[in-house]
Amino acid sequence: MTSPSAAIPAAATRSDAARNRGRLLDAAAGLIAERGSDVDVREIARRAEVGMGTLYRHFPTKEALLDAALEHVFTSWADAATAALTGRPWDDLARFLGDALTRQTASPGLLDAYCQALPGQAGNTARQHCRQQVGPLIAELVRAAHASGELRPDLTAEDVSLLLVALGRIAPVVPEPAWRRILHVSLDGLRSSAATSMPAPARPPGDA
Amino acid sequence: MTSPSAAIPAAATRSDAARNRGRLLDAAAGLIAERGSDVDVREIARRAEVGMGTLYRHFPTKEALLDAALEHVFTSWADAATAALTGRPWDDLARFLGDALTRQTASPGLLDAYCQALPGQAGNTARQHCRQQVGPLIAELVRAAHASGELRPDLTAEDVSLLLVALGRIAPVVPEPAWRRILHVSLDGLRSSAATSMPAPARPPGDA
DNA sequence: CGTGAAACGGAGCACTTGCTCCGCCTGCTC
DNA sequence: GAGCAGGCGGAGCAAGTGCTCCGTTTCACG
Repeated sequence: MTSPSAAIPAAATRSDAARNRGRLLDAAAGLIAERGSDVDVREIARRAEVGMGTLYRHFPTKEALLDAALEHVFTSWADAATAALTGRPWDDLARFLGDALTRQTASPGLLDAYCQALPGQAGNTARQHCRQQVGPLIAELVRAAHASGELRPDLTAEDVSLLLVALGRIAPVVPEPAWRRILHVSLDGLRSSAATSMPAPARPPGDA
Repeated sequence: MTSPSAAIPAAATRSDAARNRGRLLDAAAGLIAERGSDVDVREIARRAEVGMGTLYRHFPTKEALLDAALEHVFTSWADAATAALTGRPWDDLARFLGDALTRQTASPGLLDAYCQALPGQAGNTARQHCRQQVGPLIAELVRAAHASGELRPDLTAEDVSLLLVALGRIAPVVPEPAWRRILHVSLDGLRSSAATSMPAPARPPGDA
C-alpha cells in the first residue's frame, strides 16, 4: 500500500531478486503441500533462506505468495495429467481421478488451499487457478466418456470435480487401500450401467 | 495441573456451577457447529455468559471442553438417526446418509472437528466419540442392507463411514442440489447391481 | 442469618503470527 | 573500480490466542 516501490515483478532486473523469488515460490509450494495453507510466513522465509523483508518485497501479502505458488502447482498438475492421457475415455477418467488422489496424498495441504473459503468464495484465487487449469481437462474427459457411452449421460463435469474434491479430502488421511475402495465404488456409480434417475443440476454450467 | 481443587465434575454440588457448565457446553457446541474447532475460548465464555475463570474451572483445557461438547452432539445425532429408522434397509441407509449430510450442512464445523488431526490420530477424542455413537448404527445399517441383498456384498461399514466423511466435507460448501447429486451417484455405486470387483479392505475391521 | 468453602470474572501473561521499518549490502552500469 | 538504485535481513509492532491469578461474590448448610 504505502510501499515506495511496488512489488518486484516476475521478471526481475537483478539476478539475486529473481533467484529469491523462485526460492520463495518453491518454499511456499512445499510447505503448502505438506501442511495446508496456514503456514507461518517466517517458516517460508526460513526454508527459502531469505529474510522477511525479502519476502514482503516480492509479494505484497502472504496470500499473494501462496496464490502465486499454487498457480504453479495447479499448472504442473494439469500438464502431467494431460500427458498421461491414453485415448480410452473410461480408463483416462478413472486414471485421472486415481492419479489426482495419489497426488493429493503426497500433498495433503493442496486441496485444503483449494477449498479454503469455498463458501464465501471471494478472493479464493486458488480455486480460480484450479478451474482454469484443470477444469477444461475434466470437461474434456467427461465429454469423451459421454461420447463413448460408458459415463452416465446425466453426469456433468461439475459433478466429477465435486466428487474429486470430496475424495481428495479423505485420501490423505486414510491408508491408500481404503480410499481406493471408495474411488472404486464411486466409479461404479459413474457408469452408465449403474445409473438411476438423478435430480437435475442446479444451474446450467454454473460456478459451484 | 497445579490447581488446588480439580475441575468441577459433571454433577456439581452447587446450582450455579451446574448451570454454568451446561451453558459452556451449549456455547461450545454451537460455535463448533458454526465455525469448526478453532474457536476462541473468549468467545465461548462470552456466549455462555461466564468469565474465563469459570470456563477453566470447569474444563482443564480448551480441548477438554470441545471434547465434552462434541460427545453430546454425536450422541444426539445417533439418537435422532436411530429414531428415524423405518425397517426398509436400503431406504434407511440412503436416508441416514442424506440426513447426516443435511445435518452437516447446518453444522459445517462438526466434521471438521471430527477430522482434525485424523492422520496423527493421537488424542482425537471426537473421532472416538463418533465411532462409539454412530459406528454401531452404521454397522447395523450395512448389515441389514447386506441381508436384503441391495447393498453390494463387498462393502464394509468402514467404507460407508469413509464415504460419509468424504461427502460431508463438500456438503456445507456447495448448494444442496449439487451434493445431493453426488450422493445419488454414490448410492448407485453402492448397489449390488452396480458392483464390479473391488480391491480388498486393508484390515479386517481396523480403526481407520 | 452468618459463615466459609467454593465458584465467579476478567485483567494480564506468554506466545504466535502477519506485516513493517530501516540501516546495511550487492550487483549492475559506466 | 566507483556510485548508487535497489534488494536484503531481521528486530520489532500490533493483534490475537490459550491459559492463569487472585480479589470478589455467591450458594448451601447449620
